[in-house]
Amino acid sequence: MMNSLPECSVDLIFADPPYNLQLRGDLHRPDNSKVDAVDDHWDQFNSFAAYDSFTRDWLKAARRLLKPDGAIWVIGSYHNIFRVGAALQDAGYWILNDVVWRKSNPMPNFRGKRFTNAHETMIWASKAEGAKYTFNYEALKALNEGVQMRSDWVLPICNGGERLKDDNGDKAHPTQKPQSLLHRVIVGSTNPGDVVLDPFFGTGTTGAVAKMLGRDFIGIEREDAYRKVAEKRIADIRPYDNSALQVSTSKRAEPRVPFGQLVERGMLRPGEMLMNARGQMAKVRADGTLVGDGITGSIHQVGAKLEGAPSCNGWTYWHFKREGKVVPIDVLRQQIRADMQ
Amino acid sequence: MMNSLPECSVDLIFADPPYNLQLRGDLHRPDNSKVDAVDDHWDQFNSFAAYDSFTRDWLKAARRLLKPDGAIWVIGSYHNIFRVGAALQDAGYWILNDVVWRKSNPMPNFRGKRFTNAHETMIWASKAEGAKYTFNYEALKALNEGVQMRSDWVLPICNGGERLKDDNGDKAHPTQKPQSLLHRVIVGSTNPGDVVLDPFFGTGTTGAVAKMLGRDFIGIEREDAYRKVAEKRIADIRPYDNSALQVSTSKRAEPRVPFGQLVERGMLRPGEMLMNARGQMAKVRADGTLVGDGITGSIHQVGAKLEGAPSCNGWTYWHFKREGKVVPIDVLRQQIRADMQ
DNA sequence: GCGGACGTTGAATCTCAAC
DNA sequence: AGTTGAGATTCAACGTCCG
Repeated sequence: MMNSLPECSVDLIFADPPYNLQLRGDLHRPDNSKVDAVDDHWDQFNSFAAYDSFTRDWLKAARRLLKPDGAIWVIGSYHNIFRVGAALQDAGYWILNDVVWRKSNPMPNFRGKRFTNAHETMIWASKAEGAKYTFNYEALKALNEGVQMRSDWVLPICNGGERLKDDNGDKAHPTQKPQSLLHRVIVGSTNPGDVVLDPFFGTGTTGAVAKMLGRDFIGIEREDAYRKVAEKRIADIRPYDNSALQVSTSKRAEPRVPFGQLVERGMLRPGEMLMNARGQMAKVRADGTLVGDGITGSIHQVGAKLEGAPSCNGWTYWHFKREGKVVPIDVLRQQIRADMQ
Repeated sequence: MMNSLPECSVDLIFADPPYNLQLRGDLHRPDNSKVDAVDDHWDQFNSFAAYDSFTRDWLKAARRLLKPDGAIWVIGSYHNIFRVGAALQDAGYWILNDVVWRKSNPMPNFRGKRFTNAHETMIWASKAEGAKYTFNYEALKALNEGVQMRSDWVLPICNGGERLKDDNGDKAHPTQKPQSLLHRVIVGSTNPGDVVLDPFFGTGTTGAVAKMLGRDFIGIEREDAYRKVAEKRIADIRPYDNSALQVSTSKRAEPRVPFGQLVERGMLRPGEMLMNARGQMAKVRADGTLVGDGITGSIHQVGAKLEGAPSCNGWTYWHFKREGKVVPIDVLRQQIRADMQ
């Protein structure tokens, strides 16, 4: 299926492949109830070599489908994630982060023989070293109460009303992922209108969240039963309003304003003096360069020289006087940007 | 060196191999200061293939040294851990858990281009599928406020007084690990008298903690400078009293607070004496239990026994001495809570 | 002696458009 | 494909200094 799609056509791939759990026999809880394990035929592989071969095949197909600036997320556990990670690197992907999903309510280890398996690992990778990729830094920072999002995410597992059930009331899929996880992945690494591919679609969590968030999606799923559940589920989803999909953006995304425009527009007069926090002065020239202390150049260059620093943001470094108050020149840039809208 | 040691002779291997970081160029903080990167020659490999070859060699040598019931821990980051994990599985080791060290104070991502790299991954594996291994379940549970220890551990990075400095006041090793991490590994997967091998000894954190905890150790380190620091460091270590090394082996009531973390973090030494308001004393043990007046148990249990009361808040009941002052242990809990936010 | 201000630092694969 | 230059970008823990 993947090989029948056009190359360089998707912005994001989210993949939740079989984990190759290699479970032996049944597991019972201390109260003697039996644990409903993942023993489906699609999780059976004869050897690590067979699993590796499967992994390398789909990763190769996935990479062909990715746009040059696209990215992939893969989720797994210790059973498979090391093989997946090595295969990703070998296929030419460039790992950007590994992210730990720390489950707030994991299943305990009933026998007391190991640690509670309380997390799963996701790998986030771009198509190649040096490739561009989408990262909505400010939006994720906003999701995290104003501090930079970390590589460990604390989220509950999927249960309650979100957990899809079949006609018998049993869970429709053994490893349904929480929507909160996909929400963070999709908000963080796509923009509205982007195309998201999930090659192990299952009951369609990726598609459901993509649709809610105004992203297009492609889902591939081999099992009829899962596909039917996914189709019904996604048909019931109503996308959020367009206005709700706008997220915080970084300053980098804002239009560039040359300092010279401030002079051209008469916001600063040639000959006017700017000052830094230490009270050092520089004179504005008609072409938008500064002169101060025998140094000539852009607002950034003169600031960097004065500080002996490798670089300097002149917009926040330099100040001017208006009605007795000292104001950073960045407020003038804000005015121009407001005018431009 | 490893191949010169007798086979099947060590109980535990802790390995902190080079991560193969592949850094390009310098990185500056927003305040223009330069990040002191890990650019040491020992972390340079020409390719993934070279790193894999190195990894498979030492993992093979390590497996020969392990007793049949021994275990290995390896720590790494996304740069190398997937290759290490796959090589472990290919070499015949059997992964028991992957454990995430969630750093309470990681270095941020200064350019806002990725997630804060806030964790490292450890892999815990036995020598082969079905092999026995040591797991002090109750001791770890006691260290974790009476609930089963999870696969994610929140611990601070190594800094402050614990961080070893050279004669210039610079850090003696760029990647020194915190003792709290080794404390948990060694208490959890060895018994007193066991032999611990660290084939990438560095400045000897593994040896220091092993010695404190009454385990024997072997350290291998190529760099003279690190070895010298390690030798001096370990010579200054005083092992805890034998009685403090006894850990819980039977079920007991659950304490409501993680007193054991005070020991792991070195805020209280195993063997240190606590006192109540009447001047009665109790000794702290390595797993966070107390022993005093013939009574053993949690801080709450021992307090309750001494008072003949049905219950007791050990946090306010017990006190310790610092610089001549008697302070309730609750102040240490406050510090940890502040760290964990 | 205490508290607040300020400076330093930690395993980091850390920019990007225009020329 | 390489170079240039604008200009965007950090969190928690410690240690020191000063009032």
